[in-house]
Amino acid sequence: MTAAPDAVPEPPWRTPRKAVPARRQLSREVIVEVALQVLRAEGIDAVSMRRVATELGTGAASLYAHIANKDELLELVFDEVVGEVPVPEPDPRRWQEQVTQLWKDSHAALARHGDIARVALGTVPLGPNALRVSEATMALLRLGGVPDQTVAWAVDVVGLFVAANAVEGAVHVDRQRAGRDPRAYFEQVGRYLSELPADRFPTMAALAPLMLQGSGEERFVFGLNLLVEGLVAQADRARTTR
Amino acid sequence: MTAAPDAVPEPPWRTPRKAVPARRQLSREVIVEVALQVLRAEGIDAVSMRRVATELGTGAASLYAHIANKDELLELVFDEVVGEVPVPEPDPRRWQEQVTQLWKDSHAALARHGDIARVALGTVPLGPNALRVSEATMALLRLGGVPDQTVAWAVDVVGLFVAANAVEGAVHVDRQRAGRDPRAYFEQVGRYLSELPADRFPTMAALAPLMLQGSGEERFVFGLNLLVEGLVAQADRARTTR
DNA sequence: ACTTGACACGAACGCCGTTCGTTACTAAAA
DNA sequence: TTTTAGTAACGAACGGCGTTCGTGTCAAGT
Repeated sequence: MTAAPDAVPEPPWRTPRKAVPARRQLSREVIVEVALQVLRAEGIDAVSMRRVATELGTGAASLYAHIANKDELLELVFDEVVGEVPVPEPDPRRWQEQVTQLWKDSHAALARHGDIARVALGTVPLGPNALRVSEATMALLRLGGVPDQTVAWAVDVVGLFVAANAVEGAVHVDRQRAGRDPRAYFEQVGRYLSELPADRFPTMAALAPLMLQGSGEERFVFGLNLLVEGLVAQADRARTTR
Repeated sequence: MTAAPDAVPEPPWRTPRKAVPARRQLSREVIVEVALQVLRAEGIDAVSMRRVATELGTGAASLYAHIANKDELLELVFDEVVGEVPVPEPDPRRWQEQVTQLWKDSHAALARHGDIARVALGTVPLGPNALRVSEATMALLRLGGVPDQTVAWAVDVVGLFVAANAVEGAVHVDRQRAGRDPRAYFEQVGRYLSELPADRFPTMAALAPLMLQGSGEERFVFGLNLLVEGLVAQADRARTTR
């Protein structure tokens, strides 16, 4: 507030210097956390860079000092979600039950977070939590005598199945979120299937009610059980030929 | 070109009436066909309303007279792709081989068209071609003695698996298209996995080379065989208890 | 000729991911 | 203490998206 000895008044045609608010500090953790909150509340379509930045009281460009791009953000969020998956203490007598439960828990964690599982389609999930879950999965399969090559592929393939089912379920949640009744959609589909010309689509017309039966979760468990049954058969065969 | 009797000259400050080119005629079929071409050449990200319209020599808004929205366009394109799937003449002695081949052919058709399979995640594919393939699938499963409820769910669940694998494969094609070498990506992943701390990730570190083994197609067939094995087991059990 | 409904289409809306250039801040070096 | 260098913060803008609105054109029916 001390005037310089040789200070001259500012010319009146100059724009006064804009008051700049204190810069807030960001971090990757904070960004991921807020993105996760938006995801939980409104689904993945709401997770834009601008939206996350707005929730943080800043601009989208500020996020780029901490994350490379949106893909990276989604990967980080995905791994955070996988962090909710509990991992069991391996028990050789219950490996089958345990690995099935681990896959169910993975599905449940993903299903709770809209279609974040889309992130897992096409990339190898390599975050710390994804690695933790994969390691536990593989250890259980190996414990059960599943051959190594089968273990290595099963983690990939069943993981893909888990993710696909989570995405599938999420689409219906999003539909509800958008004010559209999923039940109405399924009723519509059922009606359509039932009314298909029986001469061209006899099986579909006949089985239409069964196709509408059961929740997405039940279908997931059904498919998972098929996969596990196949894995068990491979383990048994490996023991027989050994 | 006949001047009106009381015609007065046009004031010179008026903009001359713009020459309007002949209106081109559009149709849903043409729009879908062009979208499919763009998809094949450049992947699904290139399929925007503007892009399709540009290829047709018009504006994006013109497409909305024939299709409700982009989702509908993609569904129509999806069904066109499924139209490439050949359907076998059912043979009771070879139902297992035939239904497996039908799923493989479905995967192949989708895999040839980038990640159009994303469309099948979350909606029930109900276009004429999808119905055709579903009917054939269900008829084969039923032929093999698979219980009806299992048939009804298997079409859904295995179809989802087929689509997920097609999406997964497509992501790597897109990566290549974007100038990034998928092989380099996998090498990087392999190196990372091999170098994981063996005390925390013993199984992953040990099996890393096996995880990189095999193509996406091989993994798909591996997983499909697990599913089919499970279905066969259910058919056998149904016969035993009948 | 006039009316009506459907199609064609430009302009614009609201949104997106990202880059570029500028400013602010802080730690290290001079 | 001042200067320098590097990094974080952030507004403006770029190029793009899906879609709607309003206007004009066209063809069929009255």
